[in-house]
Amino acid sequence: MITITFPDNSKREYEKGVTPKAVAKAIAPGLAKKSVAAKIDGVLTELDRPIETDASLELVVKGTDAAFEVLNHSTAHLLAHAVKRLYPDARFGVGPAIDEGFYYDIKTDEAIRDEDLSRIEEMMRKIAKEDLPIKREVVTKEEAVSRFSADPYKQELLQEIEDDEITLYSQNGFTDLCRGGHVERTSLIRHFKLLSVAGAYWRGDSEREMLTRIYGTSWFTEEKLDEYLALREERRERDHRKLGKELKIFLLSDEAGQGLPIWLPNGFTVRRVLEEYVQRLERRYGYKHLSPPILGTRQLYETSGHFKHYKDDMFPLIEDEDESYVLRPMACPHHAIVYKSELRSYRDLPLRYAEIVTQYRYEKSGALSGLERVRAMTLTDAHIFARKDQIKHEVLSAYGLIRKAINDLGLTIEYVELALRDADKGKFHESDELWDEAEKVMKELLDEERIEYTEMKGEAAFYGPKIDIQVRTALGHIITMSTVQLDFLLPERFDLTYIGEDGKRHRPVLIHRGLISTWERLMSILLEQFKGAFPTWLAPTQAAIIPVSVEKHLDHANKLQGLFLDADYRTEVDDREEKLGKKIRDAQQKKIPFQLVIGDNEVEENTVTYRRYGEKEQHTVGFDEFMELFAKEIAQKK
RNA sequence: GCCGGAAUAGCUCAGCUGGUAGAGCAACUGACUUGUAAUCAGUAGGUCACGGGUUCGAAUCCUGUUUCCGGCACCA
Repeated sequence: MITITFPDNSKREYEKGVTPKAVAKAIAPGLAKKSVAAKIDGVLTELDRPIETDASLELVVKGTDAAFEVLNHSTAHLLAHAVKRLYPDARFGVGPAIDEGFYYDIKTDEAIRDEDLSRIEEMMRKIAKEDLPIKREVVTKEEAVSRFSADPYKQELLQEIEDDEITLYSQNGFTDLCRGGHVERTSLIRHFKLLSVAGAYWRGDSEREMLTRIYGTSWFTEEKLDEYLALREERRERDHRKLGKELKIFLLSDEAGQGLPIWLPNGFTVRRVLEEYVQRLERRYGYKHLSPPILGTRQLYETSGHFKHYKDDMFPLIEDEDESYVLRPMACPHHAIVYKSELRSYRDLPLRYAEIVTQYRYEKSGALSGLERVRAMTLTDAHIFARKDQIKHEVLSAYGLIRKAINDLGLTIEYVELALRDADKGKFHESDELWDEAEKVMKELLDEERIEYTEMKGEAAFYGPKIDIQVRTALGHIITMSTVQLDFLLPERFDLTYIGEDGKRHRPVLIHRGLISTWERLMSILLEQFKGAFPTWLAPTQAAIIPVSVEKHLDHANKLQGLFLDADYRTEVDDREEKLGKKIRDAQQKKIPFQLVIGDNEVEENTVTYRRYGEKEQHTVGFDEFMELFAKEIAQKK
């Protein structure tokens, strides 16, 4: 007999060699039905794997992430099996389960294209119907090498496995090198869909060959699959490129240049509102704004070290007779120059310089994507020059500003990363003592403020540790929205100093503070977040004023617009000779937060009848009352 | 940059296996004078991304280039 321990710590005795499936059945038939795999001593495996010794057992049941992973992993094998039948020459790379499904990397002589997916999917369904058992076996490394002699990628993977025991999974005619666990039979794979083909470098290395990656997704029920496909559709609807075009937020034109977006009036209005908001916030936090030009000498970037390290990511030099110029890829060198332009005393610090700057980076063509990745990016960048004893206060203050801005934008901090250096100190700028001290201070302040963070060992910039603030977008992507980075190197390169209390020269620390990623990327995130329906404080047009009859009510509508203008609100009068229904519809499609209808009643009684975006109800209120409501709504940034 | 796909009117898209381009919306003109998600009629609009080729004939087939899309790599 052996003793099996369950997740709730209860123990039971079973015959030696009992399978998880049998255990599940013994507990409840329903449980067996729901189980797709098992974790024995924490290791994922199959339901029919005999348990030979005392062990802990957790049944992996449908509805859990682990079950989804098992199913998708098995579906990846099914995909590979189908491809092998259709393309006998296929060689296989890796085929894991991922967050929303699975993929398999495959090399075939004949290219696999989108239109081949349906045929591959059909073959998968056929194999699934054949109801093949999925069998685990353990072989020696030697045996495995000979079994996969035709598969160079598997060979390479095998070479790297230290263990001499290799597990293989087979389903009549197809065997894969795999750790497992899997579902019991191919017929349990039912509700799946192949989604796309893409290229992917073998082992993620751009120096190596490119395989064809097929993406797919697999679910336990047809409803779940449909739900997931609907979610993908919904994401397409939220795509900032689509919304940005519809709402005339920005323009990307190959005539104007690849990756060089033009902010259209609607988008620029939103951006200006945000810029003014951010600058006011920065002023409150003690920042001074400045504005250098977009060109700087090559020498400036030689001094900063950017030229040497990032030349390939910069636009080509602009050559003059005696000097070459760099299209500004970074803000910090200019800020260092400003720091150096005066003699600084310890009393002057911290000095906080901020600017709204358009930076130019020569991003690889394949990396460009809508507003998410561009070659001309505008950001609100700041650099704080501080004494070492001020690091804690300044990092905390920067974090406070970031938190406030992210909240006001209607976004949420998903998590915070603290990037530290690791044992491999060689790749980091030296000066151990300062590093250790800085890392300690950053940990302390995060702990004191009860800010949860994950330590990322070895992820620090070579010039100092940093805090990255991660935000989850409406489409589920995690992006680094803000960052606070300590820099011990740049002050040295520019030989920045201040006169201390002791009358001697000291080295300040530079803190880089990024706030909103870039305005371009932020716009893409906000478009997706709000699905194009900006809250009133941001909306390009905050209210559409719609006269019932152009002839009779236009004058009054124009008068109201004048009053809104005086109060600094953004409205537009729809003076087209169109039916009221049409004008309402158009205003709704433009996602304008308020529609104000002006007819005989409104003119006579100085009222407005308003309707909100996305709602059907209408409310008639006095004009002054509406102005109050409007002002309140804008102040609340809802 | 790499792999695969796509590019047709201002926008969204039709156009089968080669026979010389079409719809809806938008625009313009006119009529209607409007009370909460599309009033009606008419007009105009295209070197079918760009260059080369095959063919009696190319939006359609081949080829090069550009841009975009799905990914990979990259992202100070």
